[in-house]
Amino acid sequence: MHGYQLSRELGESLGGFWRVSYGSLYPTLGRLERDGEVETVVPDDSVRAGRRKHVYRITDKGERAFLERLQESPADTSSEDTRFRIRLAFFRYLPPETRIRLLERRRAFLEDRLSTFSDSMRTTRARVDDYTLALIEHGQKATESDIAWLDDLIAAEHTKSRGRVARGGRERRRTSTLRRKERTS
Amino acid sequence: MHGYQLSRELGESLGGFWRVSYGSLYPTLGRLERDGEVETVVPDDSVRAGRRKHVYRITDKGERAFLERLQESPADTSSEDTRFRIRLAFFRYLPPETRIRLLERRRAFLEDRLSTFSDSMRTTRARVDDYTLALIEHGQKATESDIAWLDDLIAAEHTKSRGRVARGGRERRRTSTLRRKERTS
DNA sequence: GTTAGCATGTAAGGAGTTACATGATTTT
DNA sequence: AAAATCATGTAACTCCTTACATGCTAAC
Repeated sequence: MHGYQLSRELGESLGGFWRVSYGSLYPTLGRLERDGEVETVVPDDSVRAGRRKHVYRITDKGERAFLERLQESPADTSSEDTRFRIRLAFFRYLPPETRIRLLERRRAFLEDRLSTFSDSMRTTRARVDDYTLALIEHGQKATESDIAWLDDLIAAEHTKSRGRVARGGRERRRTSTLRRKERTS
Repeated sequence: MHGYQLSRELGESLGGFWRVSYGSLYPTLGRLERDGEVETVVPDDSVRAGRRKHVYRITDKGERAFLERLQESPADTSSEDTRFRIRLAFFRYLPPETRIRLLERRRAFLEDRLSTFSDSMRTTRARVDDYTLALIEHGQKATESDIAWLDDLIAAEHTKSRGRVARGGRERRRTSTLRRKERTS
């Protein structure tokens, strides 16, 4: 695929959640090629003069790097929501166990956010105005809805695995167990 | 207030939605003082040597700039969600008409996002995998919930205004009217 | 008197955007 | 042949974060 095409298809498959800018895309493609993570499929020999489409293909090294990057969890908490969406859009390339691990990591993150809300309500209850209160309450509801959605995804993933594993002994965990409070501090 | 205190209280009143880093806060406070938007209340004459608390107060100029900035709508679409939350946390400083204008602008933005989802579903329906589908569907639901919440806030704002205005003629708009499809392209 | 938390700052640098500039191809 | 759109690239710049460095103040 070439850069322009990549930009459009990426935008589509993320349902408008994210769009890469060309000033970011092309330098990145250049870097990836320098690092041997992508390679040029059709070199410029087809047409000599001027600019031409650069069609890239991912290499084995690039594929390994891609799978690692999909699992990275950077400290940056502010971009976590978008990051998770991007991750999910590429979930089909991950093995089921890894998917479940990432879904549960996300779930723990949201539980943590929930308890942050509770803390806010407890410690600042009186001196918070109506707007901030509405903000926090709606944030709580939205986060709870996100968690319920994640639970669905996790359950679906378990169903798929179970179908494949038939009846392996270590499949005891139920959804209700996941709902427990054991947050990863 | 001084920087450190500002950082803590800001974090609280936003319910953990946003936190300013010191490497961003102190240079900004310095700039604001240079520009005459804040002024030092207690100059360093109370204690001579070393570092001391810098207590700032907002100036009239700063207050005007603040109110303008609260209404700014930059092109940057990715940070809009966080920006709106920050805006809302300071809503009490805005006049009711301005609040309603901002709430409706936000509503139009979310309606636009909704129709982006619909477009995604229509144009890419077949070649989208389960995860992307789940992503888009959940995004739709979450956005609809956000819009319903905004409608509540808008209605509450109208109720407040109505109470103050008593019975001025031009108060015909109902919530159902707001729900119509007329998006600001 | 020393640890923990309060308080302020700066230097380096990452990540990405905007605006600009160029040229190729397709459509009207 | 003009206009639109496809396609690539770069330079400047903005915004922010991390890591570091310093010193004050209260608590144990």
